[in-house]
Amino acid sequence: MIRVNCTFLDYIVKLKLSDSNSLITEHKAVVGEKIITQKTNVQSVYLIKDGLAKCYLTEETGNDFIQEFFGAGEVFGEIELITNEFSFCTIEALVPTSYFRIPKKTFDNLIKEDPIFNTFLLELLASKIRYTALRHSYNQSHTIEEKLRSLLNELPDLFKKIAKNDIANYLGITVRSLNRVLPNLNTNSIPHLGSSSQ
Amino acid sequence: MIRVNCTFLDYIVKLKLSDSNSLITEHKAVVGEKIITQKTNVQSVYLIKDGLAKCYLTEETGNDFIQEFFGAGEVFGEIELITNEFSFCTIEALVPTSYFRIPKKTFDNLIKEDPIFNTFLLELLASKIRYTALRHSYNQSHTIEEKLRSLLNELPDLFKKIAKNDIANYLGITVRSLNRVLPNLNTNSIPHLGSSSQ
DNA sequence: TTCTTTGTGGGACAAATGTCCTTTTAAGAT
DNA sequence: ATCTTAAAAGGACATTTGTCCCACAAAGAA
Repeated sequence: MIRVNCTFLDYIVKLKLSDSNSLITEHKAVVGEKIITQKTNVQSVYLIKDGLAKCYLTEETGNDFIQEFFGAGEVFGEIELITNEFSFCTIEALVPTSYFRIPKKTFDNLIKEDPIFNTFLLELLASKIRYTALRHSYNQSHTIEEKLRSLLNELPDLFKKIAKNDIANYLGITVRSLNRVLPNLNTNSIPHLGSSSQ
Repeated sequence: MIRVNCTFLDYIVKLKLSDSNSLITEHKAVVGEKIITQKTNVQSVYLIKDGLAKCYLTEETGNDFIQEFFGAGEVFGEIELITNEFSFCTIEALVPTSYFRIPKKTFDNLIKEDPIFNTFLLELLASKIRYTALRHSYNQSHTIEEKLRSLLNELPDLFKKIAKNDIANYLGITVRSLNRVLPNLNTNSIPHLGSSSQ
């Protein structure tokens, strides 16, 4: 649920070191800051260096649907640059987050001139598709309780890292529904939420 | 909901014409035939020339979740070749369908040697991500009735082209739930399902 | 024809989930 | 310290959706 891509991050760090013109720049986002805003123009590709951000779509109904959580090495903005359309999601820092910015021209150039970068990009896109398909399929045919167990299995300190509202928006449910199933999970793996500590 | 990609299809047809070694081959699938089967190895990229297929994942619960319907020009198998993993979905013909097959080696070669093909591939992957994100977000925050209206708006003869069970599996609901909302839609745009014709 | 079989539609009930609202707690701001 | 705001927890009820089952009609087999 928190996507990372360390090998790609390493590669970009290396690129930046040999980038005498400083085309790849580093920035910081404070908590709540939006690095990309839905329905706006995107000029660059971004890459999380360190921190955590949520990638979400806001529907006209006002509901937010969290597509994914991004950790170190995750890339965004590339879809918009490739399809040449406005951003379809918002990227917002959940903790103080540092990230790299690669201008469109540099990005286009890397695709053309750097086969390793191109391969990374293809792998990254393909992996996003695969991961998303598996996740949504799983979400469709499992109960909230099963989905939560699976999240906790992947990220035991889920509730320490991510606010309940965000977890609910990631699962496409309400916080009320989330709270309702939590007691059923107490029997195992959530010591800090166990009934004894309440 | 039925994805097509005509410019890419044209490009592949052109490629095939200049392909003296016949590396790109054409095939036919009968109704119900599986062109790719979930959890098996994939050796080639495929491309629908003509027809209609469903792309779905089967969960351990036995439920099928239809990811997308593929029409002319839609590509599949590319994710598996790029990520080098088993197929995560099944592609099954819903009508007699003809398709092209591009062997892995040819595919890899095109990526390296043909920048136009590479650009097509990037656009196609980016577009799949964008489309899927928008669809799942929409699905999470709208009622069955709204989702159905939106499908009918996009494809007025939905019920003529696609079995109810498949529509339900595409929306992640049961046929019972689908039937339940159908009467509410009669007031507009579904002449062939109107109460007068029953 | 008569008998299956299959697909379709829907009734009745159960289960899951959302809505609304209240209370409590925690965190931040001044 | 006090006030304000945001997050968390959960009760009560409404709504949505699923499950189970039955009735009916169409299609095919003998």
